[in-house]
Amino acid sequence: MTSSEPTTQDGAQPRRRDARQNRERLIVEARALIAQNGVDASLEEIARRADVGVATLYRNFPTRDDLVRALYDIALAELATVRDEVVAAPTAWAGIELYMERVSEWLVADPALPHILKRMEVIDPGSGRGKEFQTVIAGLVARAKKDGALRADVDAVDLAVLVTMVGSLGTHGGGHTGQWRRQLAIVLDGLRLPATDRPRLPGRPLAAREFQAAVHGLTRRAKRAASGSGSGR
Amino acid sequence: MTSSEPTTQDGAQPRRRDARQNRERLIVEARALIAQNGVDASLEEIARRADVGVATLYRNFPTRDDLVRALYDIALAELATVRDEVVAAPTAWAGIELYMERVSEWLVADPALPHILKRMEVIDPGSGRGKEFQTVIAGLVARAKKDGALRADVDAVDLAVLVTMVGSLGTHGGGHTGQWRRQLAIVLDGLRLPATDRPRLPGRPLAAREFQAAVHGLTRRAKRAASGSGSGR
DNA sequence: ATTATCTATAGATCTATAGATAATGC
DNA sequence: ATTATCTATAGATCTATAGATAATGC
Repeated sequence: MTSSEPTTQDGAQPRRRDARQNRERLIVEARALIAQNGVDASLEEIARRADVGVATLYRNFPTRDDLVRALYDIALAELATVRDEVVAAPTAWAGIELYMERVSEWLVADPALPHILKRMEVIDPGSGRGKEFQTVIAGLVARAKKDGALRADVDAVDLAVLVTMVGSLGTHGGGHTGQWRRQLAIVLDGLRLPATDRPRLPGRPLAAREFQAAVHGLTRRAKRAASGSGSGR
Repeated sequence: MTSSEPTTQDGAQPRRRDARQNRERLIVEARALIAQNGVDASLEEIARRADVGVATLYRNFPTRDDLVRALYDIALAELATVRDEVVAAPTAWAGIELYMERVSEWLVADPALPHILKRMEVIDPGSGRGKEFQTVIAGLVARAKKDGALRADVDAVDLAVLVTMVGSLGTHGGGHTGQWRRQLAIVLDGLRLPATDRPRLPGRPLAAREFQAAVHGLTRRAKRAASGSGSGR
Protein backbone atom coordinates (compact mmCIF):
# COMPACT_ATOMS: atom_id res chain seq x y z
CA MET A 1 0.00 0.00 0.00
CA THR A 2 2.96 2.34 0.60
CA SER A 3 3.77 4.30 -2.51
CA SER A 4 7.43 3.29 -2.42
CA GLU A 5 6.69 -0.37 -2.92
CA PRO A 6 8.91 -1.87 -5.61
CA THR A 7 6.15 -3.71 -7.43
CA THR A 8 6.06 -3.98 -11.18
CA GLN A 9 4.52 -0.74 -12.38
CA ASP A 10 1.52 -0.64 -14.68
CA GLY A 11 2.96 -1.15 -18.11
CA ALA A 12 6.47 -0.19 -17.14
CA GLN A 13 9.48 -2.23 -18.22
CA PRO A 14 11.02 -4.33 -15.47
CA ARG A 15 14.48 -3.26 -14.34
CA ARG A 16 16.39 -6.46 -15.00
CA ARG A 17 17.52 -7.60 -18.42
CA ASP A 18 16.18 -11.16 -18.23
CA ALA A 19 12.94 -9.88 -16.80
CA ARG A 20 12.35 -7.58 -19.75
CA GLN A 21 13.02 -10.43 -22.13
CA ASN A 22 10.64 -12.75 -20.31
CA ARG A 23 7.91 -10.15 -20.38
CA GLU A 24 8.44 -9.72 -24.09
CA ARG A 25 8.21 -13.44 -24.70
CA LEU A 26 5.09 -13.74 -22.59
CA ILE A 27 3.41 -11.03 -24.62
CA VAL A 28 4.32 -12.66 -27.91
CA GLU A 29 3.02 -16.05 -26.87
CA ALA A 30 -0.06 -14.60 -25.26
CA ARG A 31 -0.95 -12.87 -28.49
CA ALA A 32 -0.46 -16.06 -30.46
CA LEU A 33 -2.45 -18.25 -28.12
CA ILE A 34 -5.27 -15.76 -27.64
CA ALA A 35 -5.55 -15.48 -31.40
CA GLN A 36 -6.01 -19.22 -31.46
CA ASN A 37 -8.06 -20.02 -28.38
CA GLY A 38 -9.66 -16.75 -27.39
CA VAL A 39 -9.20 -14.55 -24.32
CA ASP A 40 -9.62 -17.51 -22.04
CA ALA A 41 -6.52 -19.20 -23.37
CA SER A 42 -4.65 -21.11 -20.68
CA LEU A 43 -2.20 -18.91 -18.79
CA GLU A 44 -0.22 -21.98 -17.89
CA GLU A 45 0.28 -22.82 -21.54
CA ILE A 46 1.27 -19.26 -22.40
CA ALA A 47 3.95 -19.48 -19.75
CA ARG A 48 5.00 -22.90 -20.96
CA ARG A 49 5.38 -21.67 -24.53
CA ALA A 50 7.34 -18.68 -23.36
CA ASP A 51 9.66 -21.07 -21.50
CA VAL A 52 8.90 -19.47 -18.21
CA GLY A 53 7.34 -20.59 -14.94
CA VAL A 54 3.73 -19.66 -14.33
CA ALA A 55 4.70 -17.52 -11.39
CA THR A 56 6.67 -15.29 -13.72
CA LEU A 57 3.57 -14.71 -15.74
CA TYR A 58 1.63 -13.86 -12.62
CA ARG A 59 4.38 -11.51 -11.45
CA ASN A 60 4.11 -9.57 -14.69
CA PHE A 61 0.36 -9.80 -15.02
CA PRO A 62 -1.30 -10.48 -11.68
CA THR A 63 -4.63 -10.88 -13.45
CA ARG A 64 -5.67 -12.18 -16.83
CA ASP A 65 -7.18 -8.80 -17.45
CA ASP A 66 -3.85 -7.12 -16.77
CA LEU A 67 -2.42 -9.17 -19.59
CA VAL A 68 -5.30 -8.24 -21.86
CA ARG A 69 -4.83 -4.60 -20.98
CA ALA A 70 -1.14 -4.80 -21.81
CA LEU A 71 -1.85 -6.29 -25.22
CA TYR A 72 -4.46 -3.62 -25.80
CA ASP A 73 -2.05 -0.82 -24.92
CA ILE A 74 0.58 -2.14 -27.29
CA ALA A 75 -1.91 -2.45 -30.11
CA LEU A 76 -3.26 1.03 -29.49
CA ALA A 77 0.21 2.52 -29.61
CA GLU A 78 0.63 1.05 -33.07
CA LEU A 79 -2.61 2.64 -34.07
CA ALA A 80 -1.42 6.10 -33.09
CA THR A 81 0.92 6.12 -36.08
CA VAL A 82 -2.04 5.52 -38.33
CA ARG A 83 -3.79 8.64 -37.08
CA ASP A 84 -0.81 10.76 -37.97
CA GLU A 85 -0.69 9.32 -41.46
CA VAL A 86 -4.39 9.90 -41.95
CA VAL A 87 -4.38 13.56 -40.99
CA ALA A 88 -1.39 14.12 -43.28
CA ALA A 89 -3.24 12.77 -46.32
CA PRO A 90 -3.49 15.18 -49.29
CA THR A 91 -7.27 14.90 -49.72
CA ALA A 92 -10.12 13.85 -47.47
CA TRP A 93 -10.81 10.86 -49.66
CA ALA A 94 -7.17 9.80 -49.57
CA GLY A 95 -7.37 10.06 -45.80
CA ILE A 96 -10.37 7.78 -45.74
CA GLU A 97 -8.68 5.26 -47.98
CA LEU A 98 -5.61 5.36 -45.78
CA TYR A 99 -7.69 4.95 -42.66
CA MET A 100 -9.53 1.96 -44.03
CA GLU A 101 -6.40 0.33 -45.29
CA ARG A 102 -4.18 0.86 -42.28
CA VAL A 103 -6.75 -0.11 -39.72
CA SER A 104 -7.67 -3.20 -41.71
CA GLU A 105 -4.02 -4.06 -41.89
CA TRP A 106 -3.69 -3.54 -38.17
CA LEU A 107 -6.62 -5.85 -37.43
CA VAL A 108 -5.58 -8.50 -39.92
CA ALA A 109 -2.02 -8.56 -38.66
CA ASP A 110 -3.14 -9.50 -35.17
CA PRO A 111 -6.01 -11.95 -35.00
CA ALA A 112 -5.95 -11.69 -31.23
CA LEU A 113 -7.27 -8.15 -31.45
CA PRO A 114 -10.97 -8.87 -31.83
CA HIS A 115 -10.85 -11.00 -28.70
CA ILE A 116 -8.93 -8.33 -26.86
CA LEU A 117 -11.19 -5.48 -27.91
CA LYS A 118 -14.22 -7.48 -26.92
CA ARG A 119 -12.81 -8.18 -23.50
CA MET A 120 -11.62 -4.60 -23.01
CA GLU A 121 -15.14 -3.32 -23.36
CA VAL A 122 -16.17 -5.65 -20.55
CA ILE A 123 -13.24 -4.69 -18.33
CA ASP A 124 -13.38 -0.99 -18.94
CA PRO A 125 -16.64 -0.10 -20.65
CA GLY A 126 -16.83 3.11 -22.63
CA SER A 127 -13.27 4.09 -21.89
CA GLY A 128 -13.42 5.87 -25.22
CA ARG A 129 -9.70 5.58 -25.78
CA GLY A 130 -10.26 5.69 -29.50
CA LYS A 131 -12.71 8.58 -29.29
CA GLU A 132 -10.40 11.29 -30.57
CA PHE A 133 -9.67 9.05 -33.52
CA GLN A 134 -13.37 8.86 -34.30
CA THR A 135 -13.56 12.65 -34.22
CA VAL A 136 -10.79 12.89 -36.78
CA ILE A 137 -12.59 10.43 -39.05
CA ALA A 138 -15.90 12.24 -38.66
CA GLY A 139 -14.22 15.43 -39.90
CA LEU A 140 -12.72 13.56 -42.81
CA VAL A 141 -16.09 12.11 -43.71
CA ALA A 142 -17.71 15.54 -43.78
CA ARG A 143 -14.98 16.96 -46.00
CA ALA A 144 -15.00 13.99 -48.36
CA LYS A 145 -18.74 14.35 -48.83
CA LYS A 146 -18.38 18.06 -49.56
CA ASP A 147 -15.69 17.20 -52.11
CA GLY A 148 -18.11 14.87 -53.80
CA ALA A 149 -15.75 11.95 -53.23
CA LEU A 150 -17.79 9.99 -50.67
CA ARG A 151 -21.42 8.96 -50.93
CA ALA A 152 -23.66 11.09 -48.76
CA ASP A 153 -25.58 8.41 -46.92
CA VAL A 154 -22.74 6.98 -44.81
CA ASP A 155 -21.06 8.31 -41.70
CA ALA A 156 -17.92 7.69 -39.67
CA VAL A 157 -19.50 4.83 -37.76
CA ASP A 158 -20.36 3.05 -40.98
CA LEU A 159 -16.70 3.23 -41.85
CA ALA A 160 -15.74 1.83 -38.48
CA VAL A 161 -18.12 -1.08 -38.97
CA LEU A 162 -16.77 -1.71 -42.46
CA VAL A 163 -13.20 -1.73 -41.31
CA THR A 164 -14.07 -4.10 -38.48
CA MET A 165 -15.62 -6.33 -41.07
CA VAL A 166 -12.61 -6.32 -43.37
CA GLY A 167 -10.32 -6.77 -40.40
CA SER A 168 -12.22 -9.89 -39.41
CA LEU A 169 -10.69 -11.61 -42.41
CA GLY A 170 -7.62 -11.99 -40.25
CA THR A 171 -9.56 -14.35 -38.03
CA HIS A 172 -12.05 -15.93 -40.37
CA GLY A 173 -10.60 -15.45 -43.79
CA GLY A 174 -6.93 -16.22 -43.61
CA GLY A 175 -5.38 -12.77 -43.49
CA HIS A 176 -2.01 -14.12 -44.51
CA THR A 177 -3.19 -14.47 -48.06
CA GLY A 178 -3.63 -10.74 -48.44
CA GLN A 179 -7.10 -11.38 -49.80
CA TRP A 180 -8.44 -8.64 -47.61
CA ARG A 181 -6.99 -6.02 -49.96
CA ARG A 182 -9.31 -7.15 -52.71
CA GLN A 183 -12.32 -7.03 -50.47
CA LEU A 184 -11.32 -3.66 -49.14
CA ALA A 185 -11.06 -2.34 -52.68
CA ILE A 186 -14.60 -3.51 -53.37
CA VAL A 187 -15.84 -1.85 -50.20
CA LEU A 188 -14.09 1.40 -51.16
CA ASP A 189 -15.69 1.22 -54.57
CA GLY A 190 -19.03 0.92 -52.86
CA LEU A 191 -18.26 4.13 -50.94
CA ARG A 192 -16.69 6.14 -53.74
CA LEU A 193 -18.32 8.92 -55.76
CA PRO A 194 -18.55 9.19 -58.68
CA ALA A 195 -19.10 5.48 -58.81
CA THR A 196 -17.55 4.96 -62.21
CA ASP A 197 -13.99 4.38 -63.36
CA ARG A 198 -12.97 2.03 -60.65
CA PRO A 199 -9.35 1.07 -60.18
CA ARG A 200 -8.45 -2.55 -60.83
CA LEU A 201 -8.71 -4.90 -57.88
CA PRO A 202 -5.37 -5.66 -56.29
CA GLY A 203 -3.92 -9.16 -56.24
CA ARG A 204 -5.56 -12.20 -57.75
CA PRO A 205 -8.72 -14.05 -56.82
CA LEU A 206 -8.34 -17.02 -54.51
CA ALA A 207 -8.77 -20.54 -55.82
CA ALA A 208 -11.67 -22.36 -54.23
CA ARG A 209 -9.47 -24.69 -52.24
CA GLU A 210 -7.37 -21.82 -51.00
CA PHE A 211 -10.51 -20.16 -49.74
CA GLN A 212 -11.51 -23.33 -47.90
CA ALA A 213 -8.18 -23.51 -46.17
CA ALA A 214 -8.14 -19.80 -45.43
CA VAL A 215 -11.61 -19.42 -43.99
CA HIS A 216 -11.10 -22.38 -41.79
CA GLY A 217 -7.97 -20.95 -40.30
CA LEU A 218 -5.42 -23.41 -41.53
CA THR A 219 -2.47 -21.09 -41.36
CA ARG A 220 0.82 -22.78 -40.74
CA ARG A 221 0.60 -22.00 -37.05
CA ALA A 222 -2.91 -23.37 -36.70
CA LYS A 223 -1.93 -26.51 -38.55
CA ARG A 224 0.98 -27.17 -36.27
CA ALA A 225 -1.20 -26.72 -33.20
CA ALA A 226 -3.96 -28.93 -34.57
CA SER A 227 -1.70 -31.85 -35.27
CA GLY A 228 0.13 -31.29 -32.00
CA SER A 229 -2.53 -31.17 -29.33
CA GLY A 230 -5.85 -32.08 -30.85
CA SER A 231 -8.51 -29.56 -29.96
CA GLY A 232 -5.88 -27.42 -28.31
CA ARG A 233 -7.12 -27.41 -24.75
CA MET B 1 -19.65 -54.05 -33.30
CA THR B 2 -22.75 -56.03 -34.36
CA SER B 3 -24.89 -54.04 -36.71
CA SER B 4 -28.00 -54.58 -34.61
CA GLU B 5 -26.63 -52.68 -31.62
CA PRO B 6 -29.16 -50.19 -30.29
CA THR B 7 -26.73 -47.27 -30.00
CA THR B 8 -27.79 -43.75 -30.82
CA GLN B 9 -27.47 -43.48 -34.58
CA ASP B 10 -25.46 -40.77 -36.25
CA GLY B 11 -27.75 -37.79 -36.30
CA ALA B 12 -30.90 -39.80 -35.76
CA GLN B 13 -33.56 -38.75 -33.32
CA PRO B 14 -33.64 -40.80 -30.13
CA ARG B 15 -36.70 -42.98 -29.66
CA ARG B 16 -37.94 -41.67 -26.34
CA ARG B 17 -39.82 -38.40 -25.93
CA ASP B 18 -37.72 -37.01 -23.07
CA ALA B 19 -34.55 -38.03 -24.89
CA ARG B 20 -35.50 -36.05 -27.96
CA GLN B 21 -36.21 -33.03 -25.84
CA ASN B 22 -32.92 -33.31 -24.00
CA ARG B 23 -31.03 -33.57 -27.24
CA GLU B 24 -32.80 -30.48 -28.49
CA ARG B 25 -31.94 -28.54 -25.36
CA LEU B 26 -28.31 -29.63 -25.51
CA ILE B 27 -28.03 -28.39 -29.06
CA VAL B 28 -29.55 -25.03 -28.22
CA GLU B 29 -27.26 -24.45 -25.26
CA ALA B 30 -24.22 -25.74 -27.11
CA ARG B 31 -24.85 -23.25 -29.85
CA ALA B 32 -25.19 -20.41 -27.37
CA LEU B 33 -22.12 -21.30 -25.36
CA ILE B 34 -19.94 -21.99 -28.36
CA ALA B 35 -20.94 -18.62 -29.77
CA GLN B 36 -19.69 -17.11 -26.54
CA ASN B 37 -16.64 -19.16 -25.60
CA GLY B 38 -15.59 -20.87 -28.81
CA VAL B 39 -15.54 -24.55 -29.79
CA ASP B 40 -13.76 -25.46 -26.59
CA ALA B 41 -16.66 -24.34 -24.45
CA SER B 42 -17.09 -26.53 -21.39
CA LEU B 43 -19.25 -29.57 -22.07
CA GLU B 44 -20.10 -29.73 -18.41
CA GLU B 45 -21.51 -26.23 -18.52
CA ILE B 46 -23.49 -26.96 -21.65
CA ALA B 47 -25.07 -29.90 -19.85
CA ARG B 48 -25.66 -27.79 -16.77
CA ARG B 49 -27.44 -25.09 -18.77
CA ALA B 50 -29.52 -27.68 -20.54
CA ASP B 51 -30.54 -29.02 -17.11
CA VAL B 52 -29.15 -32.40 -17.89
CA GLY B 53 -26.43 -34.61 -16.44
CA VAL B 54 -23.10 -34.68 -18.27
CA ALA B 55 -23.53 -38.33 -19.05
CA THR B 56 -26.58 -37.47 -21.11
CA LEU B 57 -24.51 -35.13 -23.20
CA TYR B 58 -21.93 -37.84 -23.72
CA ARG B 59 -24.61 -40.34 -24.62
CA ASN B 60 -25.84 -38.05 -27.37
CA PHE B 61 -22.44 -36.83 -28.46
CA PRO B 62 -19.67 -39.24 -27.45
CA THR B 63 -17.09 -36.75 -28.63
CA ARG B 64 -16.94 -33.00 -28.71
CA ASP B 65 -16.50 -33.29 -32.43
CA ASP B 66 -19.73 -35.26 -32.71
CA LEU B 67 -21.48 -32.28 -31.18
CA VAL B 68 -19.76 -29.92 -33.58
CA ARG B 69 -20.73 -32.12 -36.48
CA ALA B 70 -24.36 -32.14 -35.36
CA LEU B 71 -24.42 -28.35 -35.19
CA TYR B 72 -22.82 -28.20 -38.60
CA ASP B 73 -25.38 -30.54 -40.13
CA ILE B 74 -28.25 -28.52 -38.76
CA ALA B 75 -26.78 -25.29 -40.07
CA LEU B 76 -26.13 -26.78 -43.47
CA ALA B 77 -29.69 -28.01 -43.75
CA GLU B 78 -30.86 -24.44 -43.26
CA LEU B 79 -28.54 -23.36 -46.03
CA ALA B 80 -30.09 -25.77 -48.51
CA THR B 81 -33.20 -23.60 -48.62
CA VAL B 82 -31.06 -20.68 -49.67
CA ARG B 83 -29.75 -22.52 -52.68
CA ASP B 84 -33.27 -23.15 -53.91
CA GLU B 85 -34.16 -19.49 -53.55
CA VAL B 86 -31.04 -18.43 -55.38
CA VAL B 87 -31.56 -20.63 -58.44
CA ALA B 88 -35.17 -19.42 -58.63
CA ALA B 89 -34.13 -15.75 -58.87
CA PRO B 90 -35.37 -13.89 -61.98
CA THR B 91 -31.96 -12.55 -63.03
CA ALA B 92 -28.39 -13.56 -62.34
CA TRP B 93 -27.77 -10.35 -60.45
CA ALA B 94 -30.87 -10.87 -58.33
CA GLY B 95 -29.54 -14.33 -57.57
CA ILE B 96 -26.25 -12.89 -56.43
CA GLU B 97 -27.97 -10.34 -54.22
CA LEU B 98 -30.10 -13.05 -52.75
CA TYR B 99 -27.10 -15.27 -52.15
CA MET B 100 -25.17 -12.55 -50.41
CA GLU B 101 -28.10 -11.52 -48.30
CA ARG B 102 -29.31 -14.93 -47.25
CA VAL B 103 -25.90 -16.33 -46.44
CA SER B 104 -24.99 -13.20 -44.49
CA GLU B 105 -28.23 -13.55 -42.61
CA TRP B 106 -27.46 -17.18 -41.93
CA LEU B 107 -24.01 -16.36 -40.54
CA VAL B 108 -25.17 -13.39 -38.52
CA ALA B 109 -28.04 -15.31 -36.99
CA ASP B 110 -25.69 -17.88 -35.51
CA PRO B 111 -22.43 -16.52 -34.13
CA ALA B 112 -21.36 -20.04 -33.28
CA LEU B 113 -21.01 -20.81 -36.97
CA PRO B 114 -17.55 -19.38 -37.60
CA HIS B 115 -16.21 -21.48 -34.75
CA ILE B 116 -17.98 -24.54 -36.03
CA LEU B 117 -16.87 -24.10 -39.63
CA LYS B 118 -13.30 -23.61 -38.50
CA ARG B 119 -13.37 -26.76 -36.47
CA MET B 120 -15.09 -28.77 -39.19
CA GLU B 121 -12.25 -28.10 -41.57
CA VAL B 122 -9.89 -29.59 -38.98
CA ILE B 123 -12.10 -32.61 -38.30
CA ASP B 124 -13.00 -33.32 -41.87
CA PRO B 125 -10.75 -31.37 -44.21
CA GLY B 126 -11.89 -30.68 -47.72
CA SER B 127 -15.17 -32.51 -47.27
CA GLY B 128 -16.51 -30.12 -49.87
CA ARG B 129 -20.04 -30.34 -48.60
CA GLY B 130 -20.73 -26.87 -49.95
CA LYS B 131 -19.06 -27.54 -53.26
CA GLU B 132 -22.19 -27.88 -55.36
CA PHE B 133 -23.30 -24.58 -53.91
CA GLN B 134 -20.11 -22.97 -55.13
CA THR B 135 -20.75 -24.36 -58.58
CA VAL B 136 -24.17 -22.75 -58.65
CA ILE B 137 -22.68 -19.41 -57.65
CA ALA B 138 -19.92 -19.67 -60.22
CA GLY B 139 -22.55 -20.08 -62.92
CA LEU B 140 -24.45 -17.11 -61.57
CA VAL B 141 -21.31 -15.01 -61.59
CA ALA B 142 -20.61 -15.83 -65.23
CA ARG B 143 -24.15 -14.94 -66.27
CA ALA B 144 -24.21 -11.72 -64.28
CA LYS B 145 -20.99 -10.59 -65.93
CA LYS B 146 -22.41 -11.33 -69.37
CA ASP B 147 -25.50 -9.33 -68.45
CA GLY B 148 -23.26 -6.42 -67.57
CA ALA B 149 -24.60 -6.41 -64.03
CA LEU B 150 -21.48 -7.56 -62.18
CA ARG B 151 -17.98 -6.14 -62.46
CA ALA B 152 -15.69 -8.37 -64.49
CA ASP B 153 -12.75 -8.64 -62.14
CA VAL B 154 -14.37 -10.68 -59.36
CA ASP B 155 -15.24 -14.35 -59.16
CA ALA B 156 -17.33 -16.68 -57.03
CA VAL B 157 -14.63 -17.02 -54.41
CA ASP B 158 -14.48 -13.27 -53.96
CA LEU B 159 -18.17 -13.37 -53.22
CA ALA B 160 -17.67 -16.13 -50.69
CA VAL B 161 -14.98 -14.10 -48.94
CA LEU B 162 -17.18 -11.02 -48.94
CA VAL B 163 -20.11 -12.85 -47.47
CA THR B 164 -17.89 -14.37 -44.79
CA MET B 165 -16.78 -10.88 -43.98
CA VAL B 166 -20.28 -9.47 -43.69
CA GLY B 167 -21.34 -12.51 -41.72
CA SER B 168 -18.58 -11.86 -39.23
CA LEU B 169 -20.57 -8.86 -38.02
CA GLY B 170 -22.63 -11.36 -36.09
CA THR B 171 -19.61 -12.11 -33.94
CA HIS B 172 -17.68 -8.87 -33.96
CA GLY B 173 -20.19 -6.26 -34.90
CA GLY B 174 -23.36 -6.95 -32.99
CA GLY B 175 -25.47 -8.64 -35.62
CA HIS B 176 -28.62 -8.03 -33.63
CA THR B 177 -28.61 -4.40 -34.66
CA GLY B 178 -29.18 -5.27 -38.29
CA GLN B 179 -26.25 -3.03 -39.18
CA TRP B 180 -24.94 -5.70 -41.48
CA ARG B 181 -27.61 -4.87 -44.04
CA ARG B 182 -26.11 -1.43 -44.53
CA GLN B 183 -22.64 -2.83 -44.95
CA LEU B 184 -23.89 -5.48 -47.32
CA ALA B 185 -25.56 -2.80 -49.44
CA ILE B 186 -22.24 -0.97 -49.69
CA VAL B 187 -20.48 -4.15 -50.70
CA LEU B 188 -23.11 -4.86 -53.34
CA ASP B 189 -22.69 -1.32 -54.67
CA GLY B 190 -19.00 -2.06 -54.96
CA LEU B 191 -19.81 -5.11 -57.07
CA ARG B 192 -22.61 -3.65 -59.20
CA LEU B 193 -22.36 -2.47 -62.78
CA PRO B 194 -23.13 0.15 -63.93
CA ALA B 195 -21.83 1.73 -60.78
CA THR B 196 -24.22 4.66 -60.75
CA ASP B 197 -27.75 5.11 -59.45
CA ARG B 198 -27.28 3.26 -56.23
CA PRO B 199 -30.25 2.37 -54.10
CA ARG B 200 -30.49 4.07 -50.69
CA LEU B 201 -28.78 2.30 -47.81
CA PRO B 202 -31.20 0.39 -45.63
CA GLY B 203 -31.73 1.28 -41.99
CA ARG B 204 -30.02 4.10 -40.18
CA PRO B 205 -26.39 4.64 -39.26
CA LEU B 206 -25.36 3.53 -35.80
CA ALA B 207 -24.59 6.09 -33.09
CA ALA B 208 -20.99 5.93 -31.93
CA ARG B 209 -21.85 4.48 -28.54
CA GLU B 210 -24.05 1.86 -30.12
CA PHE B 211 -21.14 0.82 -32.28
CA GLN B 212 -18.91 0.52 -29.23
CA ALA B 213 -21.38 -1.72 -27.52
CA ALA B 214 -22.02 -3.73 -30.66
CA VAL B 215 -18.45 -4.38 -31.71
CA HIS B 216 -17.56 -5.44 -28.25
CA GLY B 217 -20.27 -8.02 -28.16
CA LEU B 218 -22.49 -6.59 -25.48
CA THR B 219 -25.65 -8.25 -26.61
CA ARG B 220 -28.14 -8.93 -23.92
CA ARG B 221 -26.91 -12.47 -23.58
CA ALA B 222 -23.24 -11.49 -23.32
CA LYS B 223 -24.08 -8.85 -20.74
CA ARG B 224 -25.87 -11.33 -18.58
CA ALA B 225 -22.99 -13.76 -18.74
CA ALA B 226 -20.36 -11.10 -18.08
CA SER B 227 -22.04 -9.84 -14.94
CA GLY B 228 -22.79 -13.39 -13.87
CA SER B 229 -19.55 -15.28 -14.02
CA GLY B 230 -16.72 -12.87 -14.76
CA SER B 231 -14.65 -14.09 -17.65
CA GLY B 232 -17.10 -16.90 -18.22
CA ARG B 233 -14.84 -19.82 -17.55
C1' DA C 1 21.15 -6.23 -1.53
C1' DT C 2 17.67 -6.39 -4.59
C1' DT C 3 14.95 -8.24 -8.00
C1' DA C 4 13.14 -11.95 -10.29
C1' DT C 5 12.76 -16.86 -11.21
C1' DC C 6 11.45 -21.53 -10.33
C1' DT C 7 9.28 -25.62 -8.01
C1' DA C 8 5.61 -27.37 -5.48
C1' DT C 9 1.04 -27.37 -4.18
C1' DA C 10 -4.03 -26.41 -2.72
C1' DG C 11 -8.41 -26.03 -4.53
C1' DA C 12 -11.40 -25.63 -8.54
C1' DT C 13 -13.10 -27.25 -12.81
C1' DC C 14 -13.10 -30.22 -16.69
C1' DT C 15 -13.35 -34.69 -19.45
C1' DA C 16 -14.89 -39.20 -19.64
C1' DT C 17 -16.87 -43.35 -17.73
C1' DA C 18 -18.99 -47.03 -14.54
C1' DG C 19 -22.89 -48.43 -12.07
C1' DA C 20 -27.24 -47.59 -9.95
C1' DT C 21 -31.87 -45.61 -10.81
C1' DA C 22 -35.79 -43.78 -13.37
C1' DA C 23 -38.93 -43.11 -17.47
C1' DT C 24 -40.98 -44.55 -21.68
C1' DG C 25 -42.99 -47.63 -25.44
C1' DC C 26 -44.99 -51.76 -26.87
C1' DA D 1 -38.14 -55.01 -21.35
C1' DT D 2 -35.86 -51.38 -23.14
C1' DT D 3 -34.03 -47.04 -23.30
C1' DA D 4 -32.21 -43.22 -21.13
C1' DT D 5 -31.05 -40.54 -17.08
C1' DC D 6 -28.52 -39.38 -13.01
C1' DT D 7 -24.87 -39.49 -9.31
C1' DA D 8 -20.30 -40.34 -8.18
C1' DT D 9 -15.68 -40.47 -9.25
C1' DA D 10 -10.74 -41.01 -11.34
C1' DG D 11 -7.38 -38.52 -13.60
C1' DA D 12 -6.00 -34.34 -16.04
C1' DT D 13 -5.45 -29.51 -16.32
C1' DC D 14 -6.03 -24.97 -14.74
C1' DT D 15 -5.64 -20.77 -11.56
C1' DA D 16 -3.25 -18.59 -8.04
C1' DT D 17 0.10 -18.40 -4.36
C1' DA D 18 3.90 -19.49 -0.82
C1' DG D 19 8.59 -20.35 -0.08
C1' DA D 20 13.08 -21.60 -1.58
C1' DT D 21 16.60 -20.51 -5.11
C1' DA D 22 19.01 -17.99 -8.74
C1' DA D 23 20.45 -13.81 -11.50
C1' DT D 24 21.31 -9.02 -11.99
C1' DG D 25 22.68 -4.04 -10.94
C1' DC D 26 24.95 -0.79 -8.13
